[in-house]
Amino acid sequence: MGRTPSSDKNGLKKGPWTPEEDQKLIQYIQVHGPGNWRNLPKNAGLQRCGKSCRLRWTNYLRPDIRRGRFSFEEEETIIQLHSVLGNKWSAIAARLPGRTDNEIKNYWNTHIRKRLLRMGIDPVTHSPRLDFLDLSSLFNSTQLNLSSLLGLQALVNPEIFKLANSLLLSHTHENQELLLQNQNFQGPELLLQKLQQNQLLHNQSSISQHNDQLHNQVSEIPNCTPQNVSSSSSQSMQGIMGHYMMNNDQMFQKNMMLPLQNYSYSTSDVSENSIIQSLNNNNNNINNNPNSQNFSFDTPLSGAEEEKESYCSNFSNFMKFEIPQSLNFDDLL
DNA sequence: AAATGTGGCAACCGCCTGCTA
DNA sequence: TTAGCAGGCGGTTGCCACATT
Repeated sequence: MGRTPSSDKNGLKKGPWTPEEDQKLIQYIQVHGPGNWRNLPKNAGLQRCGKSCRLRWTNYLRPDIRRGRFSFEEEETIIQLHSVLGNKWSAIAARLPGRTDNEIKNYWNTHIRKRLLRMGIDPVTHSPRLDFLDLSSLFNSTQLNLSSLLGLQALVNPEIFKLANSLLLSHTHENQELLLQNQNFQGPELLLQKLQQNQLLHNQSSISQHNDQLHNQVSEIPNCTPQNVSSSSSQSMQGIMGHYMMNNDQMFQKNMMLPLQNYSYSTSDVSENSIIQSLNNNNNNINNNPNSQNFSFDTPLSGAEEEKESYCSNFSNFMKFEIPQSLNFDDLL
């Protein structure tokens, strides 16, 4: 592992540590303690810079380091802490006894981050990625006015949402892969409910009128014929883009609905205090809100992949924000 | 069996912060 | 006030091991 052994301009060795070097460092620290890292290599008889010694000790040789796979609880804790702290690996590591910041950082980048991306979650903001929907390509490739489609005006119809969503998602292979991973989602009813709650749904005549307009707009889209646009909820699953429809509803629900209530903060523009307050509130809301169950995933336990199962379960808990008892967020501040 | 691709991770790099004189 | 230094930190690199073609 690591790098080819080499020396810098001062003759100090770089690259992977040998067992002999490790032994020298361990023995020295056992006797003298870490102390001054700059003088340590000379005193310990090592041709290394102090920084290299410190990293080797803190990331690998320290006796209290816990090695091996991350447990589910650790993984869950990392995700939750990262949603609060961001890339503060040392702060996260401080809450995971025996784990180093470097190890957590590596684990995040190689495992968790990729999983979140596959699920359409932005690992930085922990919010669903709108770019995942490839909105820009739709703007460029069609004449649809998405600002009106996506809830910014009164003429909002779930059918239109579905159409837009289907068009958006049908473009990218990545999306198709992701959609296939999530087979257990319900239809657009939740979205419909939310729209109704927000009084975005107006009278049926205006909806019908909008459908007609949309019908004409869709006819201008390559590979999409007007007859593919369904006009009733009962037909929606057999609408445009064939078999993607159901999956797209699932994806849309996940991307657009999940974050809004229970996951609406950003680590970049909100103070940690308010974030933590938000966490606590969200936790309460989930317990009290009868709709909150819609915001967690029913894990499709096919038994195929342990990792997948672990992640789905983890993700479910992640979205529920069940804070482990052992976590005291007051300590984070 | 060989070539190529990918994942995992130890180690390095460079910037930042806090301390001290 | 500021310059120098040590340590801390997050991002990145590069190698090895394993998987795939």
